Amino acid sequence: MIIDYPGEYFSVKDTLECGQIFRFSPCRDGYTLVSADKVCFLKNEGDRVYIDCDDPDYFYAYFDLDRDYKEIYSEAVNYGIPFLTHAANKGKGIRILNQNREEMLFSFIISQNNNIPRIKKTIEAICASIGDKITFHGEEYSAFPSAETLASQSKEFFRSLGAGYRDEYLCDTAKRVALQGISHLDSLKGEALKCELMKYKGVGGKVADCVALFGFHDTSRFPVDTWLEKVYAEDFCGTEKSRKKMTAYFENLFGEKSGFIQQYLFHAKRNV
DNA sequence: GCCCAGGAGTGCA
DNA sequence: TGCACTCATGGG
Repeated sequence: MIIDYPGEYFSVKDTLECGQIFRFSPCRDGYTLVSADKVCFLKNEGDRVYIDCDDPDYFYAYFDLDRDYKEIYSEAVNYGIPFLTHAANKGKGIRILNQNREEMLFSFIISQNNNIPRIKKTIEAICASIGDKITFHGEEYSAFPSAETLASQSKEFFRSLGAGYRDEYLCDTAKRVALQGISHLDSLKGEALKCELMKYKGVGGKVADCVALFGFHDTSRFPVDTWLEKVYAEDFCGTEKSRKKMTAYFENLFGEKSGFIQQYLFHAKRNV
């Protein structure tokens, strides 16, 4: 099944390479992508996007195809902030993905004080090692492991695959999720959701914001990492020093559009 | 060899 | 509350 969608506000490359997803790789003239236990191939061609998959309903929601991103782009530009306007123009094809919640939780625990190539490598190694095998168009892929499967691994297992000192965070969180699930978070939003997420070991403010934004689609979150610290100081003339206060500043400024605008800014700053 | 990366936990004032 | 320190590791 192929989803055919307008490409003006959907850049496959920018959407995948802006740090919200780690399980994708270039393939022919596009990318293959794995989310939880599902695979798709997608590409821009002309002014269209084509998504080839076995579960179109899942990926329709996953790529947020019901949302009007032209409106988000326009609102970003209307702030009249020079760097934001520049960033929105560069990244107007970025979409916020609706990703699997558990996968986001474990992935962003690995992301702390780490770089994207190594995050991808570690996650891929874990999936290849203990994820269920899935087949798509004759090729084999590995699903993201269940919390139960993750919980049955030792600290040494995660460390040997490159997780470093985050090994115990993964073990601890996996055991909790395997025991309790995360459905008790489904109805939460905003500060309440963030607060609950921060109860997992290895999840601080920034990781909680990423999980809330990319896993729960809570677009009122504005994750501040090292790149957004630079944006804050260099492009918004900010004077606060703590990430907590920077986050509060941005979320107060951008409200429910925080998550989208954060991705524009992250993408622009990271690509010099 | 040094600095950095989608930071967080801990201890101490 | 607010610092300083520490954590593992590959890339540039």
